[in-house]
Amino acid sequence: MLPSPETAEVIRRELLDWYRKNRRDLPWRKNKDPYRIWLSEIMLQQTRVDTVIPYYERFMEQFPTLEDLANATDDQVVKAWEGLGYYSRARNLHSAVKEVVANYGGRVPSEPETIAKLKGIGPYTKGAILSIAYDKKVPAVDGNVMRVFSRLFAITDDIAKQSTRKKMERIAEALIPDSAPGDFNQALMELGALICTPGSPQCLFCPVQSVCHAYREGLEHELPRKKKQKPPEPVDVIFAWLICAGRVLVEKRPETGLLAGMWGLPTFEQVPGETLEQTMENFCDKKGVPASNYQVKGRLEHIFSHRHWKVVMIQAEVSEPDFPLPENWEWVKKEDLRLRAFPNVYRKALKQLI
DNA sequence: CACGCGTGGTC
DNA sequence: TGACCAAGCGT
Repeated sequence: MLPSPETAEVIRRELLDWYRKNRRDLPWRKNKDPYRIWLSEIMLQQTRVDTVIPYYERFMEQFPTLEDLANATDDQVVKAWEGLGYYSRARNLHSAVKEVVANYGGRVPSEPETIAKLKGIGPYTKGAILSIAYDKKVPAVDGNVMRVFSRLFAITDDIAKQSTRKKMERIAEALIPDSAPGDFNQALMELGALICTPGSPQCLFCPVQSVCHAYREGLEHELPRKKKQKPPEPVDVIFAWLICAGRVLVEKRPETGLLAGMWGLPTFEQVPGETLEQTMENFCDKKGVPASNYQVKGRLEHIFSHRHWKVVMIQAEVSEPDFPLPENWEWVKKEDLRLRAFPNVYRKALKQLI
């Protein structure tokens, strides 16, 4: 199952040589500051390099050191993450950074067991930080590496499974060289990003083509095997645009679930069998909002990973602005809306409404 | 283990 | 153009 010592040596040599000639010049590769590496790894989770770069630059400018981030407010951190998605990453990172300052003297832990306790650091991120920042021989098996290994060794296991990642980690441990664990882990990922891509792998330019089982068998397009994900479930949703004298009502979403803790417009599902106006009116009644002049202001669709919101935006005028506000609701001046951290679905809505 | 969790790019 | 994807983690 594990590669032979000869194969392992070929992979090490060819991959490191290829990486040193072809590595991209990315902002988080300027030095080995563990904080810089850490931030990049969190931002890069399920997110493309090109998307991350501007966020990374701005974030580092705003919070240049781990201490700066630890001293920031939640609102500042989430605002800096606005539009990047998977917002629990920002909250977990902030919480973990504060813990590093409080409990580890501001030094990012270099022991696997210690760093793994930090929020938002799982098996992959642990290996990435330890190998890249501290040159520890720890596997960093992400989607790239699983794709590369699937093809190199013709592994047909479903890469969505936890057990498959563990198998890959055992292979990685057998391959990582003593001399340059960080470069080797990055070389594997870089190969997956630039050559051993999902759709049309560039096998003719691959530095490890000679030992690739999938290439030899012509299986590179069949691997890796992965279970299909379900399509997002459609949901009819209403955004309430509740206005009064240049101000609008916003709602802080629940701390768990979709867009947890983010600001948004008051949001609720349309009740089947009711008209839009009925559902809107019942919602306002339930919340105690004295609203009138209901009016459909527009529609939009937004697809999350597991939900497909079909949104109708309904405006109503609030006649008595001093009514008791529901929990987690606030009045905001329209020109101040941009100061809040809204996820993209609400930014799309606001663009239409303002 | 299976699922929830965002967004934008790609073909 | 809609499915698939991109440096995963928490529960």
